Amino acid sequence: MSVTVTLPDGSQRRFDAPVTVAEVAAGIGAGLARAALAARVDGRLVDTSYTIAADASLAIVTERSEDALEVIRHSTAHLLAQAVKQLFPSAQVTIGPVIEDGFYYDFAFERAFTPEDLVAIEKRMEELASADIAIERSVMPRDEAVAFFRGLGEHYKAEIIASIPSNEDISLYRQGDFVDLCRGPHVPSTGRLKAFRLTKLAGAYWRGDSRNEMLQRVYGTAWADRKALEAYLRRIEEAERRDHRRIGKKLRLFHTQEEAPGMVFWHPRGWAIYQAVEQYMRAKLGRRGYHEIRTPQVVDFSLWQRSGHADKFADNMFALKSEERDFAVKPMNCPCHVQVFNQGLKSYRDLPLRLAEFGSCHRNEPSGSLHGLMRVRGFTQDDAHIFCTEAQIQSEVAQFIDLLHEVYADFGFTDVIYRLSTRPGNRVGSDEVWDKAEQALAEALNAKELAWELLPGEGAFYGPKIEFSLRDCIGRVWQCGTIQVDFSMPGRLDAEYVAEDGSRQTPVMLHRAVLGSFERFIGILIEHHEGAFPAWLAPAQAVVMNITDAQREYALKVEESLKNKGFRVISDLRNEKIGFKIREHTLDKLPFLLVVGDREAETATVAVRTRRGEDLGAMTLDEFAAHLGAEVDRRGRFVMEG
RNA sequence: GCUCAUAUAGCUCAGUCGGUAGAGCACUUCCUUGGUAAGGAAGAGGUCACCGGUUCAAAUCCGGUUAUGAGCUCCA
Repeated sequence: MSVTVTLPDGSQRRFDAPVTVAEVAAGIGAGLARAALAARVDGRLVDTSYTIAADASLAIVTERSEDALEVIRHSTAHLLAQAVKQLFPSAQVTIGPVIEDGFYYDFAFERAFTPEDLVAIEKRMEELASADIAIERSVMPRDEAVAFFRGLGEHYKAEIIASIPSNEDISLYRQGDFVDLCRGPHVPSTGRLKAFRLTKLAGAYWRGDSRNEMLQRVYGTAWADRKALEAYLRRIEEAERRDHRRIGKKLRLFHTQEEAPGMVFWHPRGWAIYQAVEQYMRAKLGRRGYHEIRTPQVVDFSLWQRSGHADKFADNMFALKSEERDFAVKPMNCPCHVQVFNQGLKSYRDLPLRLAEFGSCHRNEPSGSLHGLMRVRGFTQDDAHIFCTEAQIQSEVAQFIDLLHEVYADFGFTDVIYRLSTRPGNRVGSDEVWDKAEQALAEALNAKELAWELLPGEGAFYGPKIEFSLRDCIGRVWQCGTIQVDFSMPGRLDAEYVAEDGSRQTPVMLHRAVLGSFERFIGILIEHHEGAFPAWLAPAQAVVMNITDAQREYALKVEESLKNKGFRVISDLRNEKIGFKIREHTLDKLPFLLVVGDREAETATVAVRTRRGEDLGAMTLDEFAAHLGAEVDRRGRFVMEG
């Protein structure tokens, strides 16, 4: 029986009998045979030992292929497992998948691994890689495989295999003394693994369930070559340099302390940024037909019971007892917004009604999940609820997406990721209503010709939602905005309006946020800009520095004059050398440094320097104000004009 | 909440074998009035996170608590 293999360039090769990928590669060239890590046969990723038995398309995977990293990382995970089994024979293997930038492997072991263990494991991995051990695939019936791993004392592995349908064969990979269950494919031998590093240790629950025992997880990264590994390690360092907690401390933006875990103490400079963001959002919302409101922080527990939140989230709410009455600090704004809607009988003419609140919320998040500004217990949402009819959903969603784009672009984010989550198994509302809502969301996205991802079953029990994530300048993705359709809460909390025909109807409620929470969004901004905020957001936009006491009065005049024009300006009149002051304010990342000496005082100018060290020369106050005004542009004018 | 680690001056961090605490920067005072990334001198500053234990003696060893960090779980 002959086999025809079609290569990516369209050329074909005929073989008289079934051939392995490795044999085909060797037939093409010795170099390719050496470089082959794996292959795609008819689109399926396979080992180089795979036998092609029928006509097929073939693409050899080498280090340069897109598929290479997947295979390399997977094989490196196995190398890790082999090293651990050699060093700690009583450790049991479980799973070792590939993740973004690397892999991990979970082991069941009687104690936690230590950093010293990690070093030893990595060293053993290097040795195993240098030994260039062949990696061989074999197949076994499922039940035989279960018995085989039980016999090895690998009970977790046996459990995993036992959950695979019994009629399926199991593929095993052997490298020297180590055998693991695996779908594959793998590199042909351990010598092909040249650039890896173990990165961290952590606990992780067996099967991801917090009721199960905790396993020891070892994380690692692996790349095609040393250069790529080093580039990755530099990227990690870059992210660490941008850490908002570090920068927040260095630039004196905010702090947290033990007495208020997960809550933020905003300092003047951080609060100035916060205010700039809030005032910008306030102006935006005002122009988009929203009405800003403010609702109470502490609300009787019964409201949370009626809204349904108490059932699910009681443990995560801050409860207060006062004069025998039970209250909760509000964990979300929506039930309160319904109370505002419910005051006075509403007409269909009032819809859509858009109620916005920079709503301060408190949730008692699990202690282990707190993280700087990114995950806090006290936070403020740029929240709003749109009360509308079913027919209005699509246009409201479309308008919201426009708003969100404008806002993200103004903050410097142009790469937005869209995800539509649809009905989960457990839900309220008829299928007919869900059909309409999901369709409305999808059509709103399609009308804007946006590429979006569908997450079936990921919607909330009360309605479908779109989630908006943005990508920062080093490629990290942050979920920020959301718009959610809610068929449940308006009815539960007795919201209604009078329709055209005089009947009472329940409105649909859209929950939406652009930034998500101010705290988190500012955390993202800090990391995105590495603390060097654009002028419209910078805590202080310019600093006036005198050279000697002789220009003290003039410097103060400059400060006052620019402040009167609406800019955030400070002055530094300390008895320090100008070089020292420039250094300090440059490190503080102030956008503009204004030096005033005798020359400037005499000519009524300022000498302008940027935080990047550019010398813009002497300018009159009006010239500088125009320059700064251009930097601040319309985004900042929202802030200044309200 | 779970696993592991960490907690020393305002900040960043040293502190060996258990013997009574140190640097740089910042701060205060004085000198210096200097033109684009650190002028000089002196001084002050610590219940070594908190509670308990072991010991003649604890920053150091042990237990607990709290917070923080890395993951896991969760996230209306």
